[in-house]
Amino acid sequence: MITRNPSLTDQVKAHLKQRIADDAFDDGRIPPETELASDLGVSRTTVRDALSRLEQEGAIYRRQGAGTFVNEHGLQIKSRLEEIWSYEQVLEDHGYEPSVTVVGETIDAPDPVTLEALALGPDDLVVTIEKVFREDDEPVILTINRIPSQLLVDGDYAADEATPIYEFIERHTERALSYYLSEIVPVALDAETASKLEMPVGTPAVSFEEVGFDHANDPIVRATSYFRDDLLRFRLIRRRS
Amino acid sequence: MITRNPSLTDQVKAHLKQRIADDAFDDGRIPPETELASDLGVSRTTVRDALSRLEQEGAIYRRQGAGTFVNEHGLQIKSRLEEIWSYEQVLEDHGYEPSVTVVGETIDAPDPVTLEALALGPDDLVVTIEKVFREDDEPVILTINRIPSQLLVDGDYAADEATPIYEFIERHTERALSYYLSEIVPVALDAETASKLEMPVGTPAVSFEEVGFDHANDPIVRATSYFRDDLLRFRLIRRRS
DNA sequence: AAGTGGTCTAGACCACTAT
DNA sequence: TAGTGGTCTAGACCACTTC
Repeated sequence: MITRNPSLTDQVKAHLKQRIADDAFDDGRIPPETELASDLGVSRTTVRDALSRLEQEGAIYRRQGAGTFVNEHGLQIKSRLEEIWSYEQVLEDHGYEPSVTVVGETIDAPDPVTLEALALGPDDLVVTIEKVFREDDEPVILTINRIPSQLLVDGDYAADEATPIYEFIERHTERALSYYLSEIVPVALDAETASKLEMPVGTPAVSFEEVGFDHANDPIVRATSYFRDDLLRFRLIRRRS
Repeated sequence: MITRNPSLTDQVKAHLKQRIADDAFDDGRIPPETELASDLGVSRTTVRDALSRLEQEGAIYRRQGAGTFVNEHGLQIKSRLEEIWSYEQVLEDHGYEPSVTVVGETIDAPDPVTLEALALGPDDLVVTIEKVFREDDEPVILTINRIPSQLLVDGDYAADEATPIYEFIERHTERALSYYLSEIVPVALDAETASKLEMPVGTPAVSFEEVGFDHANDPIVRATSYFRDDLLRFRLIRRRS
Protein backbone atom coordinates (compact mmCIF):
# COMPACT_ATOMS: atom_id res chain seq x y z
CA MET A 1 0.00 0.00 0.00
CA ILE A 2 1.56 3.27 -1.13
CA THR A 3 0.64 6.40 0.77
CA ARG A 4 2.27 9.66 1.75
CA ASN A 5 3.84 10.01 5.16
CA PRO A 6 6.11 8.27 5.54
CA SER A 7 7.48 9.72 2.34
CA LEU A 8 7.76 7.60 -0.78
CA THR A 9 11.53 7.76 -0.46
CA ASP A 10 11.36 6.38 3.10
CA GLN A 11 9.04 3.59 1.99
CA VAL A 12 11.30 2.63 -0.91
CA LYS A 13 14.30 2.71 1.41
CA ALA A 14 12.58 0.50 3.99
CA HIS A 15 11.44 -1.89 1.28
CA LEU A 16 14.93 -2.29 -0.14
CA LYS A 17 16.43 -2.60 3.33
CA GLN A 18 14.07 -5.46 4.06
CA ARG A 19 14.94 -7.23 0.81
CA ILE A 20 18.63 -6.82 1.59
CA ALA A 21 18.08 -8.27 5.06
CA ASP A 22 16.20 -11.19 3.48
CA ASP A 23 19.15 -11.74 1.12
CA ALA A 24 16.70 -11.50 -1.78
CA PHE A 25 19.24 -10.29 -4.33
CA ASP A 26 21.27 -12.84 -6.29
CA ASP A 27 25.02 -12.29 -6.03
CA GLY A 28 24.33 -9.18 -3.98
CA ARG A 29 23.34 -7.39 -7.16
CA ILE A 30 20.53 -4.88 -6.82
CA PRO A 31 18.36 -4.29 -9.94
CA PRO A 32 18.93 -1.19 -12.10
CA GLU A 33 17.36 2.05 -10.90
CA THR A 34 14.99 2.22 -13.86
CA GLU A 35 13.75 -1.29 -13.16
CA LEU A 36 13.20 -0.56 -9.45
CA ALA A 37 11.35 2.61 -10.39
CA SER A 38 8.89 0.90 -12.73
CA ASP A 39 8.47 -2.13 -10.44
CA LEU A 40 7.64 0.06 -7.46
CA GLY A 41 5.63 2.57 -9.46
CA VAL A 42 7.73 5.60 -8.48
CA SER A 43 10.09 7.90 -10.34
CA ARG A 44 13.75 7.14 -10.76
CA THR A 45 14.53 10.24 -8.66
CA THR A 46 12.70 8.74 -5.68
CA VAL A 47 14.55 5.44 -6.10
CA ARG A 48 17.84 7.30 -6.32
CA ASP A 49 17.12 9.26 -3.14
CA ALA A 50 16.44 6.00 -1.29
CA LEU A 51 19.58 4.36 -2.72
CA SER A 52 21.72 7.37 -1.81
CA ARG A 53 20.63 7.11 1.79
CA LEU A 54 21.27 3.37 1.88
CA GLU A 55 24.72 4.03 0.43
CA GLN A 56 25.39 6.60 3.17
CA GLU A 57 24.40 4.04 5.77
CA GLY A 58 26.82 1.55 4.29
CA ALA A 59 24.11 -0.93 3.27
CA ILE A 60 24.95 -0.79 -0.44
CA TYR A 61 27.59 0.59 -2.79
CA ARG A 62 27.27 1.85 -6.34
CA ARG A 63 29.66 1.79 -9.25
CA GLN A 64 28.93 4.06 -12.17
CA GLY A 65 28.37 2.03 -15.29
CA ALA A 66 28.49 -1.27 -13.44
CA GLY A 67 25.58 -1.43 -11.01
CA THR A 68 24.45 -1.31 -7.39
CA PHE A 69 25.45 -3.99 -4.90
CA VAL A 70 24.79 -5.09 -1.35
CA ASN A 71 27.65 -4.13 1.00
CA GLU A 72 28.19 -7.08 3.28
CA HIS A 73 30.75 -5.15 5.35
CA GLY A 74 28.17 -2.47 6.16
CA LEU A 75 26.26 -4.91 8.31
CA GLN A 76 28.82 -4.31 11.05
CA ILE A 77 27.41 -0.84 11.60
CA LYS A 78 24.66 -1.11 14.15
CA SER A 79 24.05 2.60 14.63
CA ARG A 80 25.59 5.45 12.72
CA LEU A 81 27.28 8.02 14.91
CA GLU A 82 25.81 11.00 13.07
CA GLU A 83 22.28 9.65 13.27
CA ILE A 84 22.11 8.77 16.94
CA TRP A 85 19.02 10.27 18.45
CA SER A 86 18.45 8.32 21.64
CA TYR A 87 20.68 5.92 23.52
CA GLU A 88 17.68 3.65 24.06
CA GLN A 89 17.66 3.17 20.28
CA VAL A 90 21.42 2.64 20.12
CA LEU A 91 21.22 -0.17 22.65
CA GLU A 92 18.25 -1.74 20.90
CA ASP A 93 20.15 -1.60 17.60
CA HIS A 94 22.88 -3.58 19.31
CA GLY A 95 20.39 -6.24 20.31
CA TYR A 96 20.09 -5.12 23.92
CA GLU A 97 16.92 -4.52 25.92
CA PRO A 98 17.92 -1.41 27.84
CA SER A 99 16.56 -0.23 31.15
CA VAL A 100 17.00 3.35 32.32
CA THR A 101 17.58 4.56 35.87
CA VAL A 102 17.58 8.16 37.01
CA VAL A 103 20.51 8.35 39.42
CA GLY A 104 20.41 12.05 40.16
CA GLU A 105 18.31 15.17 39.72
CA THR A 106 19.17 18.66 40.90
CA ILE A 107 18.23 22.30 40.34
CA ASP A 108 21.25 24.55 40.72
CA ALA A 109 23.18 27.46 39.40
CA PRO A 110 24.97 26.31 36.21
CA ASP A 111 28.64 25.48 36.10
CA PRO A 112 30.63 27.94 33.93
CA VAL A 113 30.76 25.64 30.89
CA THR A 114 27.00 25.10 30.90
CA LEU A 115 26.34 28.81 31.47
CA GLU A 116 28.41 29.65 28.41
CA ALA A 117 27.11 26.81 26.23
CA LEU A 118 23.45 27.55 26.91
CA ALA A 119 23.92 31.35 26.79
CA LEU A 120 22.40 31.78 30.26
CA GLY A 121 22.20 34.87 32.44
CA PRO A 122 23.85 35.16 35.88
CA ASP A 123 20.65 34.35 37.81
CA ASP A 124 19.40 31.44 35.66
CA LEU A 125 19.15 27.94 37.08
CA VAL A 126 19.55 24.59 35.36
CA VAL A 127 17.93 21.24 35.96
CA THR A 128 20.51 18.44 35.82
CA ILE A 129 19.32 14.90 35.17
CA GLU A 130 21.73 11.99 35.43
CA LYS A 131 20.76 8.63 33.97
CA VAL A 132 22.32 5.20 33.65
CA PHE A 133 21.41 2.87 30.79
CA ARG A 134 21.73 -0.79 31.67
CA GLU A 135 21.58 -4.03 29.73
CA ASP A 136 20.96 -7.10 31.82
CA ASP A 137 22.02 -5.25 35.01
CA GLU A 138 25.31 -4.12 33.46
CA PRO A 139 25.64 -0.33 33.15
CA VAL A 140 26.55 0.65 29.59
CA ILE A 141 26.01 4.41 29.31
CA LEU A 142 25.98 7.29 31.78
CA THR A 143 24.41 10.58 30.64
CA ILE A 144 24.15 13.97 32.28
CA ASN A 145 21.63 16.38 30.75
CA ARG A 146 21.40 20.03 31.75
CA ILE A 147 18.32 22.06 30.82
CA PRO A 148 17.59 25.68 31.76
CA SER A 149 14.84 25.56 34.41
CA GLN A 150 13.08 28.50 32.80
CA LEU A 151 12.30 26.31 29.78
CA LEU A 152 10.45 23.77 31.89
CA VAL A 153 7.07 25.47 31.74
CA ASP A 154 5.38 22.36 33.03
CA GLY A 155 6.31 22.04 36.69
CA ASP A 156 5.36 18.39 36.93
CA TYR A 157 8.18 16.80 34.99
CA ALA A 158 9.84 14.71 37.70
CA ALA A 159 7.93 11.51 36.91
CA ASP A 160 9.01 11.73 33.28
CA GLU A 161 12.75 11.98 33.73
CA ALA A 162 13.45 8.45 32.56
CA THR A 163 12.01 9.06 29.07
CA PRO A 164 14.41 9.81 26.21
CA ILE A 165 15.66 13.35 26.52
CA TYR A 166 14.28 14.56 23.18
CA GLU A 167 10.82 13.35 24.20
CA PHE A 168 11.16 14.84 27.67
CA ILE A 169 11.96 18.20 26.12
CA GLU A 170 9.04 18.03 23.72
CA ARG A 171 6.65 17.22 26.54
CA HIS A 172 7.77 19.67 29.17
CA THR A 173 9.06 22.66 27.23
CA GLU A 174 7.78 24.58 24.24
CA ARG A 175 10.87 23.66 22.21
CA ALA A 176 11.97 20.60 20.26
CA LEU A 177 15.47 19.29 19.59
CA SER A 178 16.71 19.79 16.05
CA TYR A 179 20.33 18.65 16.20
CA TYR A 180 23.35 18.15 18.47
CA LEU A 181 26.80 19.59 18.04
CA SER A 182 29.10 16.99 19.59
CA GLU A 183 32.73 16.68 20.61
CA ILE A 184 34.45 13.34 21.08
CA VAL A 185 36.57 13.51 24.23
CA PRO A 186 38.86 10.77 25.58
CA VAL A 187 38.85 10.38 29.36
CA ALA A 188 40.11 8.15 32.13
CA LEU A 189 37.08 7.38 34.32
CA ASP A 190 37.20 9.25 37.64
CA ALA A 191 36.12 7.60 40.89
CA GLU A 192 32.51 8.73 40.74
CA THR A 193 31.90 7.93 37.07
CA ALA A 194 33.77 4.64 37.32
CA SER A 195 31.62 3.53 40.23
CA LYS A 196 28.41 4.38 38.38
CA LEU A 197 29.58 2.39 35.35
CA GLU A 198 30.97 -0.36 37.61
CA MET A 199 34.41 -0.19 36.02
CA PRO A 200 37.87 0.28 37.55
CA VAL A 201 38.93 3.86 38.20
CA GLY A 202 41.11 5.13 35.36
CA THR A 203 39.59 2.94 32.64
CA PRO A 204 39.96 4.70 29.27
CA ALA A 205 36.59 5.70 27.85
CA VAL A 206 35.11 7.78 25.09
CA SER A 207 32.83 10.59 26.19
CA PHE A 208 30.61 12.96 24.22
CA GLU A 209 30.39 16.62 25.11
CA GLU A 210 27.42 18.01 23.27
CA VAL A 211 24.97 20.86 22.97
CA GLY A 212 21.47 20.35 21.61
CA PHE A 213 19.79 23.09 19.56
CA ASP A 214 16.13 23.70 18.81
CA HIS A 215 14.57 24.56 15.45
CA ALA A 216 15.33 28.25 15.95
CA ASN A 217 19.00 27.29 16.44
CA ASP A 218 19.03 28.22 20.14
CA PRO A 219 20.94 25.97 22.57
CA ILE A 220 18.52 24.25 24.94
CA VAL A 221 20.46 21.36 26.50
CA ARG A 222 24.04 20.43 27.31
CA ALA A 223 24.81 16.75 27.62
CA THR A 224 27.83 14.75 28.74
CA SER A 225 27.88 10.99 28.16
CA TYR A 226 30.25 8.14 29.03
CA PHE A 227 30.32 4.73 27.38
CA ARG A 228 31.52 1.29 28.37
CA ASP A 229 33.85 0.40 25.50
CA ASP A 230 33.68 -3.29 26.36
CA LEU A 231 29.90 -3.29 25.79
CA LEU A 232 29.35 -0.60 23.17
CA ARG A 233 31.62 0.60 20.41
CA PHE A 234 30.82 3.28 17.84
CA ARG A 235 31.40 2.67 14.17
CA LEU A 236 31.10 4.96 11.20
CA ILE A 237 31.76 5.20 7.50
CA ARG A 238 34.19 7.77 6.16
CA ARG A 239 34.11 8.81 2.51
CA ARG A 240 35.72 11.42 0.34
CA SER A 241 33.57 14.56 0.64
CA MET B 1 32.09 31.03 -15.48
CA ILE B 2 29.81 28.00 -15.39
CA THR B 3 31.23 24.72 -16.64
CA ARG B 4 30.87 21.05 -15.86
CA ASN B 5 33.31 19.36 -13.56
CA PRO B 6 33.21 20.38 -10.86
CA SER B 7 29.50 19.75 -10.98
CA LEU B 8 27.03 22.59 -10.92
CA THR B 9 25.96 21.51 -7.45
CA ASP B 10 29.55 21.75 -6.21
CA GLN B 11 29.96 25.17 -7.76
CA VAL B 12 26.75 26.45 -6.20
CA LYS B 13 27.79 24.99 -2.86
CA ALA B 14 31.22 26.63 -3.03
CA HIS B 15 29.68 29.93 -4.09
CA LEU B 16 27.25 29.98 -1.18
CA LYS B 17 29.94 28.87 1.24
CA GLN B 18 32.06 31.80 0.17
CA ARG B 19 29.21 34.27 0.60
CA ILE B 20 28.51 32.83 4.05
CA ALA B 21 32.18 33.24 4.96
CA ASP B 22 32.04 36.84 3.68
CA ASP B 23 28.99 37.43 5.89
CA ALA B 24 27.15 38.62 2.79
CA PHE B 25 23.67 37.71 4.02
CA ASP B 26 21.74 40.25 6.11
CA ASP B 27 20.54 38.86 9.43
CA GLY B 28 21.95 35.48 8.44
CA ARG B 29 19.01 35.00 6.10
CA ILE B 30 19.76 33.19 2.85
CA PRO B 31 17.55 34.07 -0.16
CA PRO B 32 14.70 31.74 -1.19
CA GLU B 33 15.64 28.72 -3.27
CA THR B 34 13.74 29.98 -6.31
CA GLU B 35 15.59 33.28 -6.17
CA LEU B 36 19.00 31.59 -5.86
CA ALA B 37 18.09 29.35 -8.78
CA SER B 38 17.18 32.19 -11.14
CA ASP B 39 20.08 34.38 -9.96
CA LEU B 40 22.61 31.62 -10.57
CA GLY B 41 20.95 30.34 -13.73
CA VAL B 42 20.44 26.78 -12.48
CA SER B 43 17.42 24.72 -11.54
CA ARG B 44 15.92 24.74 -8.10
CA THR B 45 16.89 21.07 -7.74
CA THR B 46 20.56 21.96 -8.14
CA VAL B 47 20.25 24.73 -5.56
CA ARG B 48 18.50 22.36 -3.18
CA ASP B 49 21.23 19.73 -3.57
CA ALA B 50 23.84 22.31 -2.67
CA LEU B 51 21.81 23.59 0.29
CA SER B 52 21.23 20.05 1.58
CA ARG B 53 24.96 19.44 1.65
CA LEU B 54 25.62 22.72 3.42
CA GLU B 55 22.95 21.80 5.97
CA GLN B 56 24.64 18.43 6.53
CA GLU B 57 27.91 20.23 7.13
CA GLY B 58 26.27 22.46 9.70
CA ALA B 59 26.83 25.66 7.71
CA ILE B 60 23.13 26.49 7.41
CA TYR B 61 19.75 25.36 8.73
CA ARG B 62 16.37 25.34 7.06
CA ARG B 63 12.89 25.79 8.44
CA GLN B 64 10.00 24.75 6.27
CA GLY B 65 7.76 27.69 5.56
CA ALA B 66 10.16 30.16 7.16
CA GLY B 67 13.41 30.17 5.22
CA THR B 68 17.08 29.22 5.16
CA PHE B 69 19.59 30.70 7.59
CA VAL B 70 23.31 30.79 8.31
CA ASN B 71 24.21 28.54 11.27
CA GLU B 72 26.74 30.47 13.32
CA HIS B 73 27.32 27.48 15.62
CA GLY B 74 28.38 25.33 12.66
CA LEU B 75 31.56 27.35 12.31
CA GLN B 76 33.01 25.36 15.21
CA ILE B 77 33.22 22.29 13.01
CA LYS B 78 36.58 22.35 11.32
CA SER B 79 36.41 18.93 9.74
CA ARG B 80 33.49 16.53 9.74
CA LEU B 81 34.35 13.11 11.09
CA GLU B 82 32.53 11.22 8.33
CA GLU B 83 34.25 13.19 5.59
CA ILE B 84 37.84 12.93 6.73
CA TRP B 85 39.97 11.75 3.86
CA SER B 86 43.51 12.70 4.82
CA TYR B 87 44.95 13.88 8.10
CA GLU B 88 46.97 16.45 6.22
CA GLN B 89 43.67 18.07 5.29
CA VAL B 90 42.31 17.79 8.84
CA LEU B 91 45.30 19.67 10.21
CA GLU B 92 45.09 22.30 7.50
CA ASP B 93 41.39 22.76 8.28
CA HIS B 94 42.42 23.48 11.86
CA GLY B 95 44.79 26.17 10.66
CA TYR B 96 47.93 24.11 11.05
CA GLU B 97 50.74 23.64 8.54
CA PRO B 98 51.45 19.97 9.01
CA SER B 99 54.69 18.13 8.34
CA VAL B 100 54.83 14.37 7.97
CA THR B 101 57.59 12.04 9.12
CA VAL B 102 57.83 8.35 8.32
CA VAL B 103 58.96 6.81 11.61
CA GLY B 104 58.87 3.17 10.60
CA GLU B 105 58.51 0.88 7.58
CA THR B 106 58.54 -2.93 7.64
CA ILE B 107 57.57 -5.92 5.51
CA ASP B 108 56.35 -8.78 7.68
CA ALA B 109 53.83 -11.50 8.20
CA PRO B 110 50.58 -9.85 9.30
CA ASP B 111 49.34 -9.86 12.87
CA PRO B 112 46.15 -11.89 13.33
CA VAL B 113 43.83 -8.86 13.30
CA THR B 114 45.29 -7.56 10.04
CA LEU B 115 45.21 -11.02 8.47
CA GLU B 116 41.52 -11.32 9.23
CA ALA B 117 40.61 -7.72 8.32
CA LEU B 118 42.37 -7.84 4.94
CA ALA B 119 41.26 -11.41 4.17
CA LEU B 120 44.86 -12.54 3.62
CA GLY B 121 46.24 -16.02 3.10
CA PRO B 122 48.74 -17.68 5.46
CA ASP B 123 51.78 -16.81 3.34
CA ASP B 124 50.90 -13.22 2.48
CA LEU B 125 53.04 -10.35 3.72
CA VAL B 126 52.05 -6.81 4.64
CA VAL B 127 53.91 -3.54 4.35
CA THR B 128 53.49 -1.46 7.51
CA ILE B 129 54.07 2.27 7.34
CA GLU B 130 54.09 4.36 10.48
CA LYS B 131 53.85 8.14 10.24
CA VAL B 132 53.76 11.08 12.61
CA PHE B 133 51.98 14.31 11.70
CA ARG B 134 53.47 17.36 13.34
CA GLU B 135 52.47 20.97 13.68
CA ASP B 136 55.25 23.33 14.62
CA ASP B 137 57.39 20.41 15.92
CA GLU B 138 54.57 19.12 18.13
CA PRO B 139 53.35 15.63 17.19
CA VAL B 140 49.55 15.61 16.74
CA ILE B 141 48.69 12.34 15.02
CA LEU B 142 50.31 8.91 14.80
CA THR B 143 49.10 6.57 12.05
CA ILE B 144 49.96 2.98 11.24
CA ASN B 145 48.93 1.75 7.77
CA ARG B 146 49.13 -1.89 6.72
CA ILE B 147 48.92 -2.81 3.04
CA PRO B 148 49.23 -6.29 1.51
CA SER B 149 52.62 -6.40 -0.20
CA GLN B 150 51.13 -8.24 -3.17
CA LEU B 151 49.13 -5.12 -4.03
CA LEU B 152 52.26 -3.00 -4.35
CA VAL B 153 52.94 -3.80 -8.00
CA ASP B 154 55.40 -0.95 -8.23
CA GLY B 155 58.47 -1.97 -6.27
CA ASP B 156 59.81 1.54 -5.97
CA TYR B 157 57.42 3.01 -3.44
CA ALA B 158 59.75 3.73 -0.54
CA ALA B 159 60.38 7.35 -1.52
CA ASP B 160 56.65 8.03 -1.61
CA GLU B 161 55.70 6.85 1.84
CA ALA B 162 55.18 10.33 3.24
CA THR B 163 52.37 11.14 0.78
CA PRO B 164 48.76 10.79 1.93
CA ILE B 165 47.82 7.15 2.07
CA TYR B 166 45.00 7.35 -0.48
CA GLU B 167 47.40 8.91 -2.97
CA PHE B 168 50.13 6.41 -2.15
CA ILE B 169 47.69 3.58 -2.87
CA GLU B 170 46.57 5.11 -6.15
CA ARG B 171 50.14 5.54 -7.30
CA HIS B 172 51.62 2.22 -6.32
CA THR B 173 48.74 -0.24 -6.58
CA GLU B 174 46.05 -0.84 -9.18
CA ARG B 175 43.33 -0.04 -6.64
CA ALA B 176 41.85 3.14 -5.22
CA LEU B 177 40.29 3.81 -1.83
CA SER B 178 36.53 4.17 -1.84
CA TYR B 179 35.64 4.38 1.85
CA TYR B 180 36.75 3.50 5.37
CA LEU B 181 34.83 1.54 7.97
CA SER B 182 36.02 2.96 11.30
CA GLU B 183 35.74 2.17 14.98
CA ILE B 184 36.29 4.73 17.70
CA VAL B 185 38.38 3.16 20.44
CA PRO B 186 39.41 4.77 23.75
CA VAL B 187 42.95 3.99 24.90
CA ALA B 188 45.52 4.92 27.49
CA LEU B 189 48.73 5.63 25.58
CA ASP B 190 51.30 2.87 26.01
CA ALA B 191 54.98 3.64 26.42
CA GLU B 192 55.87 3.42 22.75
CA THR B 193 52.92 5.42 21.43
CA ALA B 194 53.22 7.98 24.21
CA SER B 195 56.85 8.57 23.40
CA LYS B 196 56.09 9.07 19.70
CA LEU B 197 53.37 11.58 20.55
CA GLU B 198 55.56 13.13 23.28
CA MET B 199 52.88 12.70 25.92
CA PRO B 200 52.95 11.05 29.37
CA VAL B 201 52.40 7.30 29.40
CA GLY B 202 48.77 6.50 30.20
CA THR B 203 47.31 9.70 28.75
CA PRO B 204 43.72 9.02 27.63
CA ALA B 205 43.37 9.27 23.86
CA VAL B 206 40.93 8.51 21.10
CA SER B 207 42.11 6.07 18.48
CA PHE B 208 40.59 4.96 15.20
CA GLU B 209 40.67 1.34 14.11
CA GLU B 210 39.73 1.27 10.47
CA VAL B 211 39.70 -0.75 7.29
CA GLY B 212 39.79 0.91 3.87
CA PHE B 213 37.93 -0.64 0.94
CA ASP B 214 38.40 -0.17 -2.80
CA HIS B 215 35.70 0.39 -5.42
CA ALA B 216 35.07 -3.35 -5.71
CA ASN B 217 34.46 -3.42 -1.93
CA ASP B 218 37.60 -5.41 -1.18
CA PRO B 219 39.63 -4.49 1.93
CA ILE B 220 43.02 -3.07 0.93
CA VAL B 221 44.37 -1.29 3.99
CA ARG B 222 44.08 -1.48 7.76
CA ALA B 223 44.88 1.67 9.70
CA THR B 224 45.26 2.53 13.35
CA SER B 225 45.55 6.17 14.39
CA TYR B 226 46.12 8.03 17.65
CA PHE B 227 45.34 11.68 18.30
CA ARG B 228 46.59 14.30 20.73
CA ASP B 229 43.36 15.50 22.34
CA ASP B 230 44.99 18.69 23.55
CA LEU B 231 45.79 19.68 19.96
CA LEU B 232 43.01 18.13 17.89
CA ARG B 233 39.44 17.35 18.85
CA PHE B 234 36.82 15.83 16.57
CA ARG B 235 33.41 17.39 16.26
CA LEU B 236 30.30 16.23 14.47
CA ILE B 237 26.65 17.01 13.98
CA ARG B 238 24.02 14.50 15.03
CA ARG B 239 20.50 14.69 13.64
CA ARG B 240 17.40 12.58 13.69
CA SER B 241 17.76 10.05 10.89
C1' DA C 1 -3.31 34.98 1.64
C1' DA C 2 1.36 34.96 0.27
C1' DG C 3 5.65 32.96 0.50
C1' DT C 4 8.78 29.45 2.05
C1' DG C 5 10.94 24.84 2.05
C1' DG C 6 9.65 19.49 1.19
C1' DT C 7 8.40 15.88 -2.07
C1' DC C 8 7.81 13.88 -6.43
C1' DT C 9 7.52 13.41 -11.48
C1' DA C 10 9.12 12.60 -16.43
C1' DG C 11 12.52 13.18 -19.18
C1' DA C 12 17.13 14.63 -21.20
C1' DC C 13 21.90 13.97 -21.57
C1' DC C 14 26.52 12.57 -19.80
C1' DA C 15 30.29 9.34 -17.95
C1' DC C 16 31.60 5.01 -17.23
C1' DT C 17 31.66 -0.27 -17.44
C1' DA C 18 31.00 -4.37 -19.55
C1' DT C 19 31.02 -7.42 -23.67
C1' DT D 1 27.49 -0.98 -28.41
C1' DA D 2 24.27 -1.59 -24.82
C1' DG D 3 23.39 -0.82 -20.22
C1' DT D 4 24.46 1.22 -15.92
C1' DG D 5 24.71 5.02 -12.52
C1' DG D 6 25.53 10.54 -12.29
C1' DT D 7 23.81 15.17 -13.20
C1' DC D 8 20.47 18.48 -14.34
C1' DT D 9 16.08 20.53 -15.86
C1' DA D 10 11.17 22.46 -15.50
C1' DG D 11 7.32 22.03 -13.34
C1' DA D 12 3.58 20.31 -10.17
C1' DC D 13 1.71 19.98 -5.72
C1' DC D 14 2.01 19.79 -0.60
C1' DA D 15 3.06 21.37 4.36
C1' DC D 16 4.22 24.91 7.03
C1' DT D 17 5.21 29.75 8.69
C1' DT D 18 4.34 34.45 8.65
C1' DC D 19 1.55 38.45 8.33
